[in-house]
Amino acid sequence: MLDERKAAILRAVVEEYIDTAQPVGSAHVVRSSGVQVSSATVRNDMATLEQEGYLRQPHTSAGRIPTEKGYRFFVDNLGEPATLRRSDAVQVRSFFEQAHGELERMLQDTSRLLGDLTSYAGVVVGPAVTETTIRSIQVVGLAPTAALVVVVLSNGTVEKHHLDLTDGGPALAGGVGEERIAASTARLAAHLNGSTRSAVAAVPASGDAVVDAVCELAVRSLRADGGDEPDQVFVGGTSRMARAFDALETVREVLGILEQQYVVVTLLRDVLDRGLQVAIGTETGMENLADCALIVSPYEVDGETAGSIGVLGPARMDYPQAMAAVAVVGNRLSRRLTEG
Amino acid sequence: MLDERKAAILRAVVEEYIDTAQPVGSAHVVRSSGVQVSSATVRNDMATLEQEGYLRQPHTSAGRIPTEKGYRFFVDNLGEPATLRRSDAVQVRSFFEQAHGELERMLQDTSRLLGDLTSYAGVVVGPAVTETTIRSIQVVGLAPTAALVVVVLSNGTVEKHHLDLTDGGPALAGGVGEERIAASTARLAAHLNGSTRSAVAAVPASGDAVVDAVCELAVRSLRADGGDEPDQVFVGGTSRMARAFDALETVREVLGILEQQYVVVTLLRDVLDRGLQVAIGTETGMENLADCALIVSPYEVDGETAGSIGVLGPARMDYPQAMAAVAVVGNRLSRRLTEG
DNA sequence: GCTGGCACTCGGTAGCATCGAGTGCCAGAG
DNA sequence: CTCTGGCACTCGATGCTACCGAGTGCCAGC
Repeated sequence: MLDERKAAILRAVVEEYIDTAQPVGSAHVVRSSGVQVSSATVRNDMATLEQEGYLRQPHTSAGRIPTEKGYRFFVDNLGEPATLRRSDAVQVRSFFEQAHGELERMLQDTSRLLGDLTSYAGVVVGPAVTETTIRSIQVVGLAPTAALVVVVLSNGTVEKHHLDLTDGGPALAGGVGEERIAASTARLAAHLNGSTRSAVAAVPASGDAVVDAVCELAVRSLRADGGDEPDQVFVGGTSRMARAFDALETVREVLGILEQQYVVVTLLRDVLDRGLQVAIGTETGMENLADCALIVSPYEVDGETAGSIGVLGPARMDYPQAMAAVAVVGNRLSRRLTEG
Repeated sequence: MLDERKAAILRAVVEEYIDTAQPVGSAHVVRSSGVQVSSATVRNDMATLEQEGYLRQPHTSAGRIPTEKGYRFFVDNLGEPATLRRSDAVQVRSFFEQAHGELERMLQDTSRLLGDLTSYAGVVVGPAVTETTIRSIQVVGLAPTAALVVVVLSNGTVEKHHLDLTDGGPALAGGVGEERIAASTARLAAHLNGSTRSAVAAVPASGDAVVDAVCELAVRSLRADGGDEPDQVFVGGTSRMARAFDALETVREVLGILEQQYVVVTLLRDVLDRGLQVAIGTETGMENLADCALIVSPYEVDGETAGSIGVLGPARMDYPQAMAAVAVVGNRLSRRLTEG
């Protein structure tokens, strides 16, 4: 463990480096940390901190920069939990008061909100589809040989699947009339309402071959399209994120990662699974994110964990600020989604 | 108009500059253009081309770079229409054969496809909502005081709107039962099916105060949320785009623009309205895109223009290649959406 | 254990010479 | 009139040197 002065020095280095992106020298620390010792003493302590892995020197005779371990210590022990700037708090509140429309759009906007608040990239992973239950299911005829299955899930999402009735075998060769569609809807609703989305059971035979064939198609489409459908990912604020890095190559890599929805979902899930709220550098588990840090938080609907939000920025990010933003937005989002 | 040799020289400069991003000198032109004259002659012609505004010199004693006018001439008169590389054609075909699932996901994937094909940013603007007609409308009860209106539109989109039944005045104070929901659905369907999305008329009174109140709420939500809802925008391939620029600042600006859905919609629409297929630099109408070029194409559903796709890249983009990609994807997408 | 002092390091900047890709122009040939 | 070879000139890029200064490590003394 670090003694008090070393901790104060480490904090000063981290805070100043976050602010300026320049290596921090002992004189700066003396000026900004409040410790009442000479720069020589600070130098000695900084050498120790370097040996112990909290700091490093880009080159001999330059100032010090925090290492991953240094940031970690800062986050765990030194960062005083910040509250949002007043103006940001207002922005968050009014955002969730005005939020309306479809879930997807709201989540997309939330990712942008996170980006705005933090100046990094905001990420929102949509409610996991596997845990939800079916609240309503309906078949809508579009044409004699085409229909749509519309499923309303307990998390408020609406899924739709196109059915090509010509795939339904001989029973459907002649097209399907209104009343058979209605009968199929009733049958599907009776058997599937309330069951979980991931475990859609087959609907038993009814005696009407046409209805059975439609139900069969519907169930099949739900299974094929739904079970393994990746969770939706929304990313906002990439241009602000680009402002936080000064190497074009890094920006490219981060953009590349944010484009791969599956990777993003896995990334957030992994970090949360390891019980982390903040993942710094290699803690993210991704090589390309060595210079980055990720702040994550789950959000809830009706008291159950539904999805996650996060912020991806440079390792030298303003942790207290960003953590506050993620926490507040997560809470507000949970509340908003729960009350409907 | 340019004589033949000057045109050949201009083409050589444009092609080489697109390839190398380096100013092109007269010697290079002689080597690559096929014109059988000395470099001195080429120099004279290049000086003329510069006076006429097709080329410019970054500094005295450097090679020449195409101007906006130069690119424009190249696109209009010199670029031989390319066909897709064989492997790309295969990729497009198999993409549209495998495309499935919801419209939104497909459009998102299409934007990514465009990005992959061209190495620039792919943009897809969803089918305009105002022109579509309502194919089916349904009210789904979620709770005694909450319901969902689900609307299926002729373009295959599904809209959903939350209704807070406590907003419905005294008639709904006691909650709404199953059968009243069903009656509302029937009433809405009878009056609204077939009408255009943008012109949703009020449903006349039925005598049942509860049903009328629900219908009223539903109609109101359709009007409020739908009429001015901006078209959806999908962007893919931003990381590849970042690779095409070498100035971090440019990347940031382009990212910033691509994040603003409304701006992107307007941008594509404006360019198409001016009858352009390619907008270079200031032709885009946006200052920040001075170093960029945009290729656009509308796509159709059932023979009617439904939305647009495009590619945004550097002004020194591979026009023939990118134009071919946009054209092919536009056609395929139209076909795919039309056949359903 | 802390401090002032001091020698040392090394990245960054400025100045300067050099190189070379490229230009403009001109006089002469076709 | 057009093209060409030749030539002087420009100017960014590259490399070298010198120097500055922020910063370090270490040591002797309080």
